[in-house]
Amino acid sequence: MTRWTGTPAYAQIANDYRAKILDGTLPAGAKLPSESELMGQYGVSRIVARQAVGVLRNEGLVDSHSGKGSFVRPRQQVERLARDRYRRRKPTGEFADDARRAGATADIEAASARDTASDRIATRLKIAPGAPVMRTAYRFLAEGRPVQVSTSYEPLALTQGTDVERPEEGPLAGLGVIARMDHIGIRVTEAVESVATRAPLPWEVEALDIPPGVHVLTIERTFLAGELPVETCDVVVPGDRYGMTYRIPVVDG
Amino acid sequence: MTRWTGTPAYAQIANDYRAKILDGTLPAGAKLPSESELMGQYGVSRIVARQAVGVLRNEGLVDSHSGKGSFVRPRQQVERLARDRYRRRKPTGEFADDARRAGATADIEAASARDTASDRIATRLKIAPGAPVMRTAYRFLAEGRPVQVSTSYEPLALTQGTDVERPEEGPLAGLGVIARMDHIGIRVTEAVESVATRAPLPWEVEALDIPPGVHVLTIERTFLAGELPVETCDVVVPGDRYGMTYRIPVVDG
DNA sequence: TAGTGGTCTAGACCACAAT
DNA sequence: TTGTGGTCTAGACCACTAC
Repeated sequence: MTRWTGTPAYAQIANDYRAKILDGTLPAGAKLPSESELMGQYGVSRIVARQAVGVLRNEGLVDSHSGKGSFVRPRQQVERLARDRYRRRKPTGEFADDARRAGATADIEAASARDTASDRIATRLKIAPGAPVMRTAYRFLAEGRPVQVSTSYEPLALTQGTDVERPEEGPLAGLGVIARMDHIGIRVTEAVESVATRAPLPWEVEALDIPPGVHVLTIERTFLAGELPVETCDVVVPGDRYGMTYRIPVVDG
Repeated sequence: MTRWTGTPAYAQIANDYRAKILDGTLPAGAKLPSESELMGQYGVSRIVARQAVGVLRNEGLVDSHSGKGSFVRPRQQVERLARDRYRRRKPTGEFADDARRAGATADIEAASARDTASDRIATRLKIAPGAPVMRTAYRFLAEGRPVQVSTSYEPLALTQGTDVERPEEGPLAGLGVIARMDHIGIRVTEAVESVATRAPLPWEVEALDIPPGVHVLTIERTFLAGELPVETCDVVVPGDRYGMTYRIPVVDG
């Protein structure tokens, strides 16, 4: 191919098709040229053609299917999960609310086990490293598709021996931290959430059915009763499908 | 190499070294085997060895330097930008505060231009598509390194003819939306921020000096005076260096 | 000079999908 | 059967880095 700059051939091909995808010339679902066609059009070897498509796949712009071809991935608009307030009296958890709002069925898998606090969790819960905690792993499904995995940690110093010791069991199963803590006389007053992003781990790719090139949003959430942390949770959602929305007050001073 | 499952060779090599990186066997800065060494150890061709390292590079776990080798990328802990409240009286913008808190010098580049509202911006500002807006492009640098790019939009219906028409000019230059709006009698009461993630665009890679395999966090922020949007802004930060922290109240009912 | 990663060619076999 | 992408081999030249 004609090399009009120092840019590698695969990058130029990727640039060409990225531009076509982003400006709408190639709309969602459109088929990219096959690797053979790219080889002919640009006069490059198959490896270079593949490399070009690979760049776009790694950017999450393209899906490739063996035997069919590569296609522009539909940019499903990200659903923005509103987190402007948590309600004290509410019969269901946040996730079921999100799903219902989107008109979807919701399923939750949960499993609890006693554990000891890692340094990271201990810091977040303001307890001693190694102190006993109840760890609960969740997987959330909407319309049968996995959409969120999370792991929560509660200090057993607070809940041991009560009937909310295990989040997924007992009379308040599935009601959320606020209601469960209320039940044992702890009044949750606020949550702090930290949002970040990274590449998914292999087990997250598996558990969330994440396509190549898609990263995850991670949310570290800690519920507080005044200054006292009562639960902290690591939430992972696919970054191509979900975003988080927050409301921030403007204060005087 | 021995194939004990249907997993491709490059994926198995990537899995091996991903595990070593994540469990600390290969700490930050450690050198991966060279491609030649991987070829020998696993009995594969160079392309397969390269592909394996490429997987890790695309996940942001590894940096490769021509002539030197591939190294475990230091997982610089993400700096969590606190966004629990905006203050009405404050002599500097949020960014300068963030930088000062991190002990870094801060520089801001800004350029304004009149524009018309796209459908997307019009919806966010609750104005008619095509209505006049002031568009301002920002680039923020900490310690001389670019760390944030953003583009803000203000309805000219609010600011035209006032001395805060251009955010980067006039007596209140650099003071932030809240102070500037206050100056023309508009009382900003809250902000709404939506956080999401995606692959960086080529110009963002350039402007933010983003390494391969790193995605960006995008924040759509809209300042409101009651129900009235007075400014909306698209913020882009490198996902390996910054996260966002929010505080959410628990309300009765 | 020797070793590294970056780019590229010219082949090959396979599983899968469409026809 | 044909075409697709997925995987892989065996080479090659280059620019960069360290010695």
